[in-house]
Amino acid sequence: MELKEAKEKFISTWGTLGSLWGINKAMAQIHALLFVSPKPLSMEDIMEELEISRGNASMNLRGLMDWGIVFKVNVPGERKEFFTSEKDVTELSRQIAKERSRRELQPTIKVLKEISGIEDDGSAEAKEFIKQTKAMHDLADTADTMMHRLVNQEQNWITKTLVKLLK
Amino acid sequence: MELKEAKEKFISTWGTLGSLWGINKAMAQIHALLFVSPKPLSMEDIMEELEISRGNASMNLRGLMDWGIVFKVNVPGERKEFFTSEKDVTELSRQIAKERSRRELQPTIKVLKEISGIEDDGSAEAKEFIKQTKAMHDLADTADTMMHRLVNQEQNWITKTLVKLLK
DNA sequence: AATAACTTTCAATTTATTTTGAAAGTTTAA
DNA sequence: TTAAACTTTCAAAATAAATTGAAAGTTATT
Repeated sequence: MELKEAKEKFISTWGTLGSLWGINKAMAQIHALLFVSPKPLSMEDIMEELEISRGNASMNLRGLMDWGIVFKVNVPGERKEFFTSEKDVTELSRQIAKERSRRELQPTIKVLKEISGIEDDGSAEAKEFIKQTKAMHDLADTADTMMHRLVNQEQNWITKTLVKLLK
Repeated sequence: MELKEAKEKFISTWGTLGSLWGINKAMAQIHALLFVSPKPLSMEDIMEELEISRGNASMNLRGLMDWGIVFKVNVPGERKEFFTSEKDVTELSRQIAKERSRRELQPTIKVLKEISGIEDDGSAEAKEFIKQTKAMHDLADTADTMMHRLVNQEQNWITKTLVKLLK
Protein backbone atom coordinates (compact mmCIF):
# COMPACT_ATOMS: atom_id res chain seq x y z
CA MET A 1 0.00 0.00 0.00
CA GLU A 2 1.24 3.46 -0.75
CA LEU A 3 0.46 6.85 0.65
CA LYS A 4 -2.41 7.78 -1.63
CA GLU A 5 -4.28 4.58 -0.97
CA ALA A 6 -3.58 4.69 2.76
CA LYS A 7 -4.77 8.26 2.95
CA GLU A 8 -8.01 7.42 1.18
CA LYS A 9 -8.53 4.53 3.54
CA PHE A 10 -7.95 6.70 6.58
CA ILE A 11 -10.34 9.38 5.36
CA SER A 12 -13.10 6.95 4.55
CA THR A 13 -12.68 4.95 7.78
CA TRP A 14 -12.80 8.12 9.81
CA GLY A 15 -15.84 9.22 7.83
CA THR A 16 -17.94 6.16 8.58
CA LEU A 17 -16.68 6.25 12.14
CA GLY A 18 -17.80 9.82 12.72
CA SER A 19 -20.94 8.50 14.39
CA LEU A 20 -18.70 7.28 17.23
CA TRP A 21 -18.46 10.86 18.37
CA GLY A 22 -21.66 12.20 16.85
CA ILE A 23 -20.63 14.04 13.72
CA ASN A 24 -21.52 13.47 10.08
CA LYS A 25 -19.46 11.92 7.33
CA ALA A 26 -18.24 15.06 5.56
CA MET A 27 -17.26 16.64 8.85
CA ALA A 28 -15.26 13.61 9.94
CA GLN A 29 -13.58 13.39 6.55
CA ILE A 30 -12.54 17.01 6.57
CA HIS A 31 -11.10 16.46 10.00
CA ALA A 32 -9.24 13.34 8.86
CA LEU A 33 -7.80 15.18 5.88
CA LEU A 34 -6.53 18.07 7.97
CA PHE A 35 -5.26 15.73 10.66
CA VAL A 36 -2.76 14.05 8.35
CA SER A 37 -1.93 17.07 6.24
CA PRO A 38 1.53 18.55 6.94
CA LYS A 39 0.35 22.03 6.10
CA PRO A 40 -2.89 24.02 6.33
CA LEU A 41 -5.40 23.60 3.49
CA SER A 42 -7.73 26.09 1.85
CA MET A 43 -11.42 25.49 1.35
CA GLU A 44 -10.64 24.97 -2.32
CA ASP A 45 -8.14 22.22 -1.47
CA ILE A 46 -10.66 20.48 0.76
CA MET A 47 -13.49 20.67 -1.79
CA GLU A 48 -11.24 19.23 -4.43
CA GLU A 49 -9.72 16.43 -2.40
CA LEU A 50 -13.03 15.25 -0.92
CA GLU A 51 -15.19 16.10 -3.94
CA ILE A 52 -17.73 18.06 -1.95
CA SER A 53 -19.49 21.35 -2.63
CA ARG A 54 -18.44 24.73 -1.39
CA GLY A 55 -21.45 25.03 0.88
CA ASN A 56 -20.80 21.66 2.41
CA ALA A 57 -17.17 22.49 3.07
CA SER A 58 -18.04 25.84 4.58
CA MET A 59 -20.69 24.51 6.95
CA ASN A 60 -18.71 21.55 8.14
CA LEU A 61 -15.56 23.57 8.69
CA ARG A 62 -17.59 25.84 10.89
CA GLY A 63 -18.93 22.77 12.72
CA LEU A 64 -15.41 21.53 13.36
CA MET A 65 -14.40 24.93 14.65
CA ASP A 66 -17.39 24.81 17.02
CA TRP A 67 -16.02 21.51 18.34
CA GLY A 68 -12.74 23.33 18.90
CA ILE A 69 -10.64 20.90 16.91
CA VAL A 70 -10.12 22.84 13.67
CA PHE A 71 -8.71 26.33 13.40
CA LYS A 72 -8.31 29.07 10.84
CA VAL A 73 -4.73 30.03 10.14
CA ASN A 74 -3.45 33.01 8.28
CA VAL A 75 -0.98 32.21 5.56
CA PRO A 76 1.07 35.36 4.78
CA GLY A 77 0.66 36.59 1.27
CA GLU A 78 -2.52 34.59 0.73
CA ARG A 79 -5.92 36.15 0.40
CA LYS A 80 -8.02 33.13 1.28
CA GLU A 81 -8.38 31.39 4.62
CA PHE A 82 -6.51 28.24 5.48
CA PHE A 83 -7.47 25.57 7.97
CA THR A 84 -5.59 23.21 10.21
CA SER A 85 -6.62 20.71 12.85
CA GLU A 86 -5.61 19.94 16.39
CA LYS A 87 -2.64 17.65 15.87
CA ASP A 88 -2.10 16.33 19.36
CA VAL A 89 -4.30 13.30 20.01
CA THR A 90 -4.38 13.90 23.76
CA GLU A 91 -5.62 17.44 23.29
CA LEU A 92 -8.05 16.17 20.66
CA SER A 93 -9.59 13.65 23.08
CA ARG A 94 -9.82 16.26 25.77
CA GLN A 95 -11.62 18.65 23.52
CA ILE A 96 -14.07 16.01 22.34
CA ALA A 97 -14.71 14.79 25.90
CA LYS A 98 -15.34 18.35 26.99
CA GLU A 99 -17.81 19.05 24.20
CA ARG A 100 -19.68 15.77 24.54
CA SER A 101 -20.06 16.36 28.24
CA ARG A 102 -21.44 19.82 27.60
CA ARG A 103 -23.72 18.85 24.71
CA GLU A 104 -24.99 15.45 25.81
CA LEU A 105 -24.06 14.28 29.26
CA GLN A 106 -24.93 17.38 31.23
CA PRO A 107 -28.40 17.90 29.75
CA THR A 108 -29.12 14.21 30.38
CA ILE A 109 -27.97 14.43 33.99
CA LYS A 110 -30.28 17.37 34.49
CA VAL A 111 -33.27 15.43 33.18
CA LEU A 112 -32.38 12.34 35.22
CA LYS A 113 -32.13 14.36 38.40
CA GLU A 114 -35.46 16.00 37.74
CA ILE A 115 -37.42 12.86 36.90
CA SER A 116 -35.90 10.65 39.60
CA GLY A 117 -37.22 13.15 42.11
CA ILE A 118 -40.91 12.39 41.59
CA GLU A 119 -42.89 11.44 44.66
CA ASP A 120 -43.05 7.76 45.56
CA ASP A 121 -46.75 6.89 45.62
CA GLY A 122 -45.95 3.40 46.89
CA SER A 123 -46.72 1.58 43.63
CA ALA A 124 -44.29 -0.97 42.17
CA GLU A 125 -44.19 1.18 39.02
CA ALA A 126 -43.05 4.28 40.86
CA LYS A 127 -40.59 2.41 43.07
CA GLU A 128 -38.85 0.81 40.09
CA PHE A 129 -38.84 4.06 38.13
CA ILE A 130 -37.21 6.00 40.94
CA LYS A 131 -34.67 3.29 41.69
CA GLN A 132 -33.62 2.87 38.08
CA THR A 133 -33.46 6.52 37.10
CA LYS A 134 -31.47 7.27 40.28
CA ALA A 135 -28.98 4.55 39.40
CA MET A 136 -28.67 5.98 35.92
CA HIS A 137 -28.18 9.45 37.34
CA ASP A 138 -25.34 8.25 39.56
CA LEU A 139 -23.68 6.50 36.63
CA ALA A 140 -23.93 9.55 34.39
CA ASP A 141 -22.61 11.74 37.17
CA THR A 142 -19.57 9.52 37.72
CA ALA A 143 -18.89 9.44 33.98
CA ASP A 144 -19.12 13.20 33.82
CA THR A 145 -16.74 13.62 36.75
CA MET A 146 -14.23 11.36 35.05
CA MET A 147 -14.48 13.31 31.83
CA HIS A 148 -13.93 16.56 33.65
CA ARG A 149 -10.81 15.26 35.31
CA LEU A 150 -9.49 14.37 31.88
CA VAL A 151 -10.41 17.77 30.51
CA ASN A 152 -8.87 19.84 33.25
CA GLN A 153 -5.39 20.20 34.56
CA GLU A 154 -5.23 16.85 36.24
CA GLN A 155 -4.69 15.27 32.86
CA ASN A 156 -1.11 14.41 33.60
CA TRP A 157 -1.38 12.65 36.89
CA ILE A 158 -4.55 10.80 36.05
CA THR A 159 -3.20 9.57 32.74
CA LYS A 160 -0.01 8.44 34.36
CA THR A 161 -1.94 6.76 37.14
CA LEU A 162 -4.21 4.99 34.74
CA VAL A 163 -1.36 3.85 32.56
CA LYS A 164 0.36 2.46 35.64
CA LEU A 165 -2.79 0.68 36.70
CA LEU A 166 -3.69 -0.65 33.32
CA LYS A 167 -0.48 -1.60 31.60
CA MET B 1 -44.43 16.05 37.95
CA GLU B 2 -46.00 12.66 38.31
CA LEU B 3 -44.98 9.22 37.17
CA LYS B 4 -46.61 9.22 33.77
CA GLU B 5 -45.06 12.49 32.75
CA ALA B 6 -41.67 11.55 34.16
CA LYS B 7 -41.75 8.23 32.34
CA GLU B 8 -42.55 9.91 29.03
CA LYS B 9 -39.73 12.33 29.60
CA PHE B 10 -37.29 9.54 30.36
CA ILE B 11 -38.29 7.56 27.28
CA SER B 12 -38.06 10.51 24.93
CA THR B 13 -34.76 11.75 26.39
CA TRP B 14 -33.26 8.32 26.08
CA GLY B 15 -34.61 8.12 22.53
CA THR B 16 -32.93 11.25 21.27
CA LEU B 17 -29.84 10.29 23.18
CA GLY B 18 -29.57 6.90 21.51
CA SER B 19 -27.03 8.35 19.10
CA LEU B 20 -24.65 8.63 22.06
CA TRP B 21 -24.13 4.91 21.80
CA GLY B 22 -25.04 4.44 18.16
CA ILE B 23 -28.59 3.08 18.17
CA ASN B 24 -31.78 4.46 16.71
CA LYS B 25 -34.67 6.17 18.43
CA ALA B 26 -37.11 3.29 18.62
CA MET B 27 -34.43 0.96 19.91
CA ALA B 28 -33.39 3.35 22.64
CA GLN B 29 -37.00 3.97 23.61
CA ILE B 30 -37.78 0.29 23.91
CA HIS B 31 -34.75 -0.07 26.11
CA ALA B 32 -35.81 2.86 28.26
CA LEU B 33 -39.29 1.44 28.68
CA LEU B 34 -38.02 -1.98 29.75
CA PHE B 35 -35.38 -0.43 31.97
CA VAL B 36 -37.93 1.24 34.23
CA SER B 37 -40.61 -1.41 34.00
CA PRO B 38 -40.98 -3.53 37.16
CA LYS B 39 -42.04 -6.56 35.17
CA PRO B 40 -41.37 -8.01 31.72
CA LEU B 41 -43.41 -6.65 28.82
CA SER B 42 -44.84 -8.37 25.75
CA MET B 43 -44.36 -7.10 22.22
CA GLU B 44 -47.99 -6.02 22.34
CA ASP B 45 -47.33 -3.92 25.47
CA ILE B 46 -44.36 -2.25 23.84
CA MET B 47 -46.16 -1.50 20.59
CA GLU B 48 -49.00 0.04 22.49
CA GLU B 49 -46.98 2.13 24.93
CA LEU B 50 -44.61 3.52 22.30
CA GLU B 51 -47.13 3.63 19.44
CA ILE B 52 -44.92 1.76 17.02
CA SER B 53 -45.67 -1.00 14.54
CA ARG B 54 -45.23 -4.70 15.13
CA GLY B 55 -42.40 -4.91 12.62
CA ASN B 56 -40.56 -2.06 14.23
CA ALA B 57 -40.90 -3.59 17.69
CA SER B 58 -39.77 -6.98 16.46
CA MET B 59 -36.66 -5.73 14.67
CA ASN B 60 -35.52 -3.40 17.40
CA LEU B 61 -36.03 -5.98 20.14
CA ARG B 62 -33.81 -8.27 18.17
CA GLY B 63 -31.26 -5.44 17.88
CA LEU B 64 -31.29 -4.93 21.64
CA MET B 65 -30.81 -8.65 22.19
CA ASP B 66 -27.80 -8.50 19.84
CA TRP B 67 -26.37 -5.80 22.08
CA GLY B 68 -26.86 -8.20 24.98
CA ILE B 69 -28.91 -5.78 27.08
CA VAL B 70 -32.43 -7.11 26.52
CA PHE B 71 -33.57 -10.68 27.11
CA LYS B 72 -36.53 -12.90 26.41
CA VAL B 73 -38.18 -14.27 29.51
CA ASN B 74 -40.73 -17.02 29.74
CA VAL B 75 -43.79 -16.12 31.73
CA PRO B 76 -45.47 -19.35 32.89
CA GLY B 77 -48.93 -19.82 31.50
CA GLU B 78 -48.39 -17.25 28.75
CA ARG B 79 -48.12 -18.15 25.12
CA LYS B 80 -46.36 -15.03 23.91
CA GLU B 81 -42.82 -13.91 24.61
CA PHE B 82 -41.95 -11.34 27.21
CA PHE B 83 -38.94 -9.09 27.34
CA THR B 84 -36.88 -7.55 30.06
CA SER B 85 -33.72 -5.46 30.12
CA GLU B 86 -30.46 -5.54 31.98
CA LYS B 87 -31.31 -3.71 35.18
CA ASP B 88 -27.88 -3.18 36.66
CA VAL B 89 -26.28 -0.02 35.31
CA THR B 90 -22.76 -1.33 35.89
CA GLU B 91 -23.45 -4.45 33.90
CA LEU B 92 -25.20 -2.34 31.28
CA SER B 93 -22.12 -0.12 30.81
CA ARG B 94 -19.89 -3.13 30.62
CA GLN B 95 -21.99 -4.74 27.96
CA ILE B 96 -22.14 -1.55 25.90
CA ALA B 97 -18.39 -0.97 26.26
CA LYS B 98 -17.73 -4.53 25.17
CA GLU B 99 -19.93 -4.27 22.10
CA ARG B 100 -18.64 -0.88 21.02
CA SER B 101 -15.12 -2.11 21.30
CA ARG B 102 -15.94 -5.12 19.16
CA ARG B 103 -18.01 -3.26 16.58
CA GLU B 104 -16.13 0.00 16.25
CA LEU B 105 -12.87 0.32 18.09
CA GLN B 106 -11.24 -2.94 17.07
CA PRO B 107 -11.93 -2.61 13.33
CA THR B 108 -10.57 0.94 13.50
CA ILE B 109 -7.43 -0.16 15.30
CA LYS B 110 -6.86 -2.75 12.63
CA VAL B 111 -7.10 -0.16 9.85
CA LEU B 112 -4.87 2.29 11.73
CA LYS B 113 -2.20 -0.33 12.24
CA GLU B 114 -2.30 -1.26 8.59
CA ILE B 115 -2.14 2.23 7.14
CA SER B 116 0.41 3.61 9.59
CA GLY B 117 2.75 0.89 8.35
CA ILE B 118 3.25 2.30 4.85
CA GLU B 119 6.80 2.89 3.77
CA ASP B 120 8.29 6.30 4.51
CA ASP B 121 9.35 7.72 1.14
CA GLY B 122 10.92 10.73 2.85
CA SER B 123 8.27 13.24 1.79
CA ALA B 124 6.71 15.61 4.31
CA GLU B 125 3.33 14.15 3.35
CA ALA B 126 4.33 10.61 4.22
CA LYS B 127 6.16 11.61 7.40
CA GLU B 128 3.14 13.47 8.75
CA PHE B 129 0.74 10.71 7.74
CA ILE B 130 2.75 8.04 9.51
CA LYS B 131 3.30 10.13 12.62
CA GLN B 132 -0.35 11.08 12.98
CA THR B 133 -1.89 7.72 12.22
CA LYS B 134 0.54 6.06 14.62
CA ALA B 135 -0.46 8.49 17.36
CA MET B 136 -4.10 7.74 16.66
CA HIS B 137 -3.39 4.03 16.76
CA ASP B 138 -1.75 4.32 20.18
CA LEU B 139 -4.66 6.34 21.50
CA ALA B 140 -7.25 3.85 20.21
CA ASP B 141 -5.24 1.00 21.64
CA THR B 142 -5.08 2.58 25.09
CA ALA B 143 -8.81 3.28 24.99
CA ASP B 144 -9.49 -0.30 24.00
CA THR B 145 -7.33 -1.65 26.81
CA MET B 146 -9.18 0.50 29.30
CA MET B 147 -12.52 -0.73 28.02
CA HIS B 148 -11.42 -4.31 28.29
CA ARG B 149 -10.37 -3.86 31.88
CA LEU B 150 -13.81 -2.54 32.61
CA VAL B 151 -15.45 -5.40 30.77
CA ASN B 152 -13.54 -8.20 32.43
CA GLN B 153 -13.20 -9.34 35.97
CA GLU B 154 -11.09 -6.45 37.12
CA GLN B 155 -14.20 -4.34 37.23
CA ASN B 156 -14.27 -4.19 40.97
CA TRP B 157 -10.78 -3.09 41.77
CA ILE B 158 -10.52 -0.64 38.94
CA THR B 159 -13.83 1.00 39.77
CA LYS B 160 -12.89 1.27 43.40
CA THR B 161 -9.49 2.65 42.48
CA LEU B 162 -10.99 5.20 40.14
CA VAL B 163 -13.59 6.29 42.64
CA LYS B 164 -10.86 6.74 45.24
CA LEU B 165 -8.79 8.76 42.78
CA LEU B 166 -11.61 10.87 41.49
CA LYS B 167 -13.88 11.62 44.40
C1' DA C 1 -53.13 -32.67 11.10
C1' DA C 2 -55.48 -28.65 11.31
C1' DT C 3 -55.94 -24.33 13.27
C1' DA C 4 -55.07 -20.52 16.14
C1' DA C 5 -51.54 -17.61 18.37
C1' DC C 6 -47.82 -15.45 17.75
C1' DT C 7 -43.24 -13.64 15.36
C1' DT C 8 -40.33 -12.37 11.54
C1' DT C 9 -39.32 -10.54 7.14
C1' DC C 10 -39.11 -7.21 3.62
C1' DA C 11 -40.83 -4.14 -0.25
C1' DA C 12 -43.02 0.11 -0.22
C1' DT C 13 -43.58 4.37 2.08
C1' DT C 14 -42.53 7.95 5.17
C1' DT C 15 -39.44 10.77 7.65
C1' DA C 16 -34.98 12.74 8.63
C1' DT C 17 -30.45 14.11 7.25
C1' DT C 18 -27.08 15.64 4.15
C1' DT C 19 -25.63 17.97 0.12
C1' DT C 20 -25.82 21.18 -3.50
C1' DG C 21 -25.41 25.53 -5.83
C1' DA C 22 -26.42 29.99 -6.60
C1' DA C 23 -27.63 34.40 -4.46
C1' DA C 24 -26.35 37.36 -0.82
C1' DG C 25 -22.81 38.85 2.13
C1' DT C 26 -18.09 40.23 3.36
C1' DT C 27 -13.35 41.56 2.93
C1' DT C 28 -9.29 43.15 0.54
C1' DA C 29 -6.72 45.51 -3.02
C1' DA C 30 -6.19 48.82 -6.47
C1' DT D 1 -15.32 53.44 -4.26
C1' DT D 2 -15.38 49.89 -7.20
C1' DA D 3 -14.58 45.46 -8.36
C1' DA D 4 -12.66 41.13 -7.73
C1' DA D 5 -11.82 37.36 -4.43
C1' DC D 6 -13.55 34.92 -1.31
C1' DT D 7 -17.16 33.03 2.33
C1' DT D 8 -21.68 32.17 4.15
C1' DT D 9 -26.45 31.14 3.93
C1' DC D 10 -30.43 28.59 2.88
C1' DA D 11 -34.24 26.69 -0.05
C1' DA D 12 -34.49 22.92 -3.01
C1' DA D 13 -32.85 18.35 -4.33
C1' DA D 14 -30.69 14.14 -3.37
C1' DT D 15 -29.62 10.56 -0.32
C1' DA D 16 -29.99 7.73 3.64
C1' DA D 17 -32.43 5.76 7.48
C1' DA D 18 -36.44 4.37 9.96
C1' DT D 19 -41.10 2.69 9.88
C1' DT D 20 -45.11 0.37 8.38
C1' DG D 21 -48.13 -3.44 7.45
C1' DA D 22 -49.34 -7.45 5.47
C1' DA D 23 -47.70 -11.88 3.77
C1' DA D 24 -44.87 -15.64 5.04
C1' DG D 25 -42.99 -18.22 8.65
C1' DT D 26 -43.04 -20.57 13.15
C1' DT D 27 -44.70 -22.81 17.25
C1' DA D 28 -48.10 -24.52 20.40
C1' DT D 29 -52.65 -26.43 21.24
C1' DT D 30 -56.54 -29.33 20.40
